[in-house]
Amino acid sequence: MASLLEGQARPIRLADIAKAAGVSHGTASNVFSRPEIVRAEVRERVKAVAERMGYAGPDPKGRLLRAGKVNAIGVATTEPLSYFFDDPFARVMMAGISEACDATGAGIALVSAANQEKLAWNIQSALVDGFILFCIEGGSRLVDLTRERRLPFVALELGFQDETVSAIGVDNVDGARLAARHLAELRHRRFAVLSLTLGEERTGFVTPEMVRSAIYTGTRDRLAGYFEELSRFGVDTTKVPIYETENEEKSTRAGLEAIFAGGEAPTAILAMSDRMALIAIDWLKARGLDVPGDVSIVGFDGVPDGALCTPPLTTIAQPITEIGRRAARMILDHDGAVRRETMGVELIVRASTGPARKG
Amino acid sequence: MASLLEGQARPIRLADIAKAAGVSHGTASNVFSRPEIVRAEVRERVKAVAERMGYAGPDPKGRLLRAGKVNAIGVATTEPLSYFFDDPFARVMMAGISEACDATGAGIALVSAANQEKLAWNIQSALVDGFILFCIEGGSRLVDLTRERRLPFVALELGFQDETVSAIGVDNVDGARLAARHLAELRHRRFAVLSLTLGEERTGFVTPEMVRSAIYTGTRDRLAGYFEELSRFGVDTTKVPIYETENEEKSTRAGLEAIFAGGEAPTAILAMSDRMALIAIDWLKARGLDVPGDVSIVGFDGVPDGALCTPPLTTIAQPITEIGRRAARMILDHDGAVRRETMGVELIVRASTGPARKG
DNA sequence: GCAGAAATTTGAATCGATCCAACAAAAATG
DNA sequence: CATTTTTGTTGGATCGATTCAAATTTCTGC
Repeated sequence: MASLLEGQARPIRLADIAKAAGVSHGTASNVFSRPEIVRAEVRERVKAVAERMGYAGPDPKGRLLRAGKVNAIGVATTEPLSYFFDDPFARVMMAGISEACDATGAGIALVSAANQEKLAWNIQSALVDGFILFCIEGGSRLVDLTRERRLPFVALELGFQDETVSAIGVDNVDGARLAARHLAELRHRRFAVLSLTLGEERTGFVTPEMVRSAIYTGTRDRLAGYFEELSRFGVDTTKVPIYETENEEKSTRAGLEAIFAGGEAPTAILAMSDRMALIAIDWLKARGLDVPGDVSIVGFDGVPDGALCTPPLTTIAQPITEIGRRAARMILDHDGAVRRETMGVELIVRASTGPARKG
Repeated sequence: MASLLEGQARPIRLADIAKAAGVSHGTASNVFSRPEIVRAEVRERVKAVAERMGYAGPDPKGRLLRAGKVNAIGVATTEPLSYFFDDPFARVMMAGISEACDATGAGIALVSAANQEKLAWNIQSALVDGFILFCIEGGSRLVDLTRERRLPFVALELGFQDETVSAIGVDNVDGARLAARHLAELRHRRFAVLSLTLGEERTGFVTPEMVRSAIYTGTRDRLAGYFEELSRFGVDTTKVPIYETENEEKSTRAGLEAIFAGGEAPTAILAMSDRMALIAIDWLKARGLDVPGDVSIVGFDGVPDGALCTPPLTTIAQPITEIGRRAARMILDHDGAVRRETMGVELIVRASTGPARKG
């Protein structure tokens, strides 16, 4: 069966079937896409011919051009593809996106690339109806590249102010305040901040000057929230060290070294991501310091891993899954409008924070 | 700028640019895809026109039809999309696939669907150059559906014998033997098996009769491996209960209830997946039984979670990442041949197994 | 048996690009 | 200056389908 003409160079097209069955393209097409409108007899004949010739069914490549819609949404990042499966934050976000896509039967195309050139090409040539952008580092380049495609897109974790771009983010100022207040109420007075990047690709201590000129307003807002609240509790925020990392192992550990090398060690750490917080817990434990006995830590994000580590992490939880769902829906039912949503966050108190030691 | 004609209904096509710039569509095309062969002056003029009219660049939909290649590989499963981000096994596999795709700049399209109809449609209309199939339950339907597309595809974890289908699997018999030998050498004599599905969607105890008629030879091979080795150690395998689960929480717990409801409780459990093994550890601990003091457990798969739980899981590790890499490469450098690869597995001894208690 | 309505079928147009043989213009050669 | 070579440009053909107005066939009711 189905093998009479197999092995030939050119794959069989719908037109071949039409000719072989003695019907027009139009009818042949209808047999596959709207079988109910073609007479049963003809339908069966065409189907039989298709079967006999080994026709694979209408090629989506052709159909796509006509239909215009791919029925898939692209998720892009500047990280390697494995980021989507490794990073806890990304995974929860993808779960939310998946949910929305499953509900409508849409597919997901993962877009990324090692280098800038390839990224540009991959974004230009991605077969999708719209993009969801994971704006980590290099987020603005990603946004620029995507804008060129003139397809709907949503930026996640948007770190810069550009009101012309649809985005879903969280209330960074409020989240930071909650974290700072929690620690201040536990009577902590000596703080350190593990910060996300402010703009350029650099790591190290940050001066107030640099904070003012920060490109990523997300980072700046969290800093502002922390300090505003600490001030309310009478903490001299000019003495709080801020160390900017790349949100990964190496620079975070370097930051901790630097922070604890100074004279007065902090009793509380404000980390702008759970990732850094988790690394910090590990680093402190390895150094013989007790968490939260010696040092309390509050993270930011609310990834599942935070609940499983020892001690479980106190953190500012973002509604990650919900953000993913909304982002996907924004693309799926896109109406041309630019939308900017800010989601609320929540303090989740676990065991990585405790009262400041007397002294 | 770039907004002169914005807001119009029809998006700008390459032909519009060509006309506006006073060149042929062939030249206009070259400006974008092979800029080096067009005279600088013309090139700049066309680019300027494109910019002015807000042209988004050559539409991949059109390009695709001509080029024929999508440069993306589809990964399909019958589970919901979130499976790719939730399941530890799938995640490690995806990391391997990602690696291979990153290396060649290919994209990944995730294909799945809640119901059968939609699955069929999604596979038929996926814009990919080939498929990698996660053959969990319902794997054969997935294979049949995919075969219709007449695109290259590889089945992973292939559970049934079909020599016409490319597949990558592991040496199930050998893995099962290793697991059984390890426990037998620890002087265990009373066993129970938590089995993956044999074919139909059912759960419950399995009779030797059912094993013989199993559709999934993967499951059957593991069973064969377990029993062959246990027999060598003088264990009466007819007395070893086999409980078939759906590899998830509910049926696994039901299986454990059933197994431990019997007269003589086993001192060792052979689980055909780490997932079941992990659930078993949890169930046993909740029941006040010590692992490995009262009951030893060996899993199968070698997912990272197994190393992190308490106690860390002894297991048969598959080279999951490598399988993913190879599968992706099989599609990426497809040459028309059917390939079937069997990878070796490895016993990883951790703390979930210990010597059998005297008595 | 026939007009008019309903159901099918047809085939040209379209979707948005790339490819390539043929042609034109410019540059190099004799 | 005529001829070859090089370099650029053109426009028709093609990729593989769907759509839709018009043409044709089949069905109804009388």
